[in-house]
Amino acid sequence: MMLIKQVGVMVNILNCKLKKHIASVFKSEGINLTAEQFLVMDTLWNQGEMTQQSIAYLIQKDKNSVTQFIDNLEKKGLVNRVVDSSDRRVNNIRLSKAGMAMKDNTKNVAIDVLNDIVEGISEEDLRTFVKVLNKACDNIEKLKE
Amino acid sequence: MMLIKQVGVMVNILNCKLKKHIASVFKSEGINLTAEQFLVMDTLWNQGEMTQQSIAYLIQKDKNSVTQFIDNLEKKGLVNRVVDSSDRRVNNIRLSKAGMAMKDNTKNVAIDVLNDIVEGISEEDLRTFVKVLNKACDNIEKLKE
DNA sequence: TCCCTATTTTTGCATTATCCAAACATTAGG
DNA sequence: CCTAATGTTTGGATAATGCAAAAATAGGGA
Repeated sequence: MMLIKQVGVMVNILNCKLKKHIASVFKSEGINLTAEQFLVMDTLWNQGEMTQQSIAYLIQKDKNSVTQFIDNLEKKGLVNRVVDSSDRRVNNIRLSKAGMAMKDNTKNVAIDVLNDIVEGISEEDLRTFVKVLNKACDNIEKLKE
Repeated sequence: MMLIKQVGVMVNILNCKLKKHIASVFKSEGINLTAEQFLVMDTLWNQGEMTQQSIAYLIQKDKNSVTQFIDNLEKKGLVNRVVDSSDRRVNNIRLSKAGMAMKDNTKNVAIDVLNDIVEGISEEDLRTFVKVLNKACDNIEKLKE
């Protein structure tokens, strides 16, 4: 019961601290991305060109948010919207040269940040942690139905 | 390595889903509070009257954010700012009658929501989960120094 | 071909959270 | 007293998110 309450509070707190910390490290490394923009870029680096909808699904944000993320990434010259040749409603989001160029460094910085943050946590606990994160998300999804 | 990346992504996703879900349940229960406003109210319900600074520390937000939270709660008539009698710089934040009145119902709704969300997760895993949340927060704090 | 509906994305508008820096009022120490 | 420190507010900015309506296009009948 005390434990349960911790969950709500601490997830909120960790998320804020995490975002703030990543923003600060990115800034000092000259990487101009918010946490959410990084999620999009990381998805594109891993999966290649894809539609806004697929991005929205993968990072679990709504379409309006993704539109804004892509707007901002496009302004920064990191991605381009390319109209799909077979369905002109669809935008394929493609990494620009600049977007590709920052991949390795940014990924390394992100991994380093996360490694620092999980310092001193056993692999087993980390595995449990991620398992619980996923389960909780699933539960919320099911509650919507 | 794959595991580590999950941490960053999933904490972000869970936090968003959690906030959204709580907002939706609160709305359908006629409770007019955002997740952050609830954190403040819950702190006041548990600890009684306290300064903005103590609230900021307990919910780990910065003072500007807390000023805004209190502004909004005051507009809703749930709390009052009471100037401290021994140090006039300090605002003591005091629950109003309306703020007290919603305590039991709101706490019950929040507990129910969280219980639904951790459905099917063992107490042991939950304990590990909270432990990791705390450790990760501590690590971030230490990285600042 | 034309119409209706569904799909993908954008737009406009609103709220909220968060940050920074500067201002303000008040207190406390030399 | 004067100065530095403290607790809070303000103004100005960016970002994430939500909702509803609009725009563009696709696809399936009639």
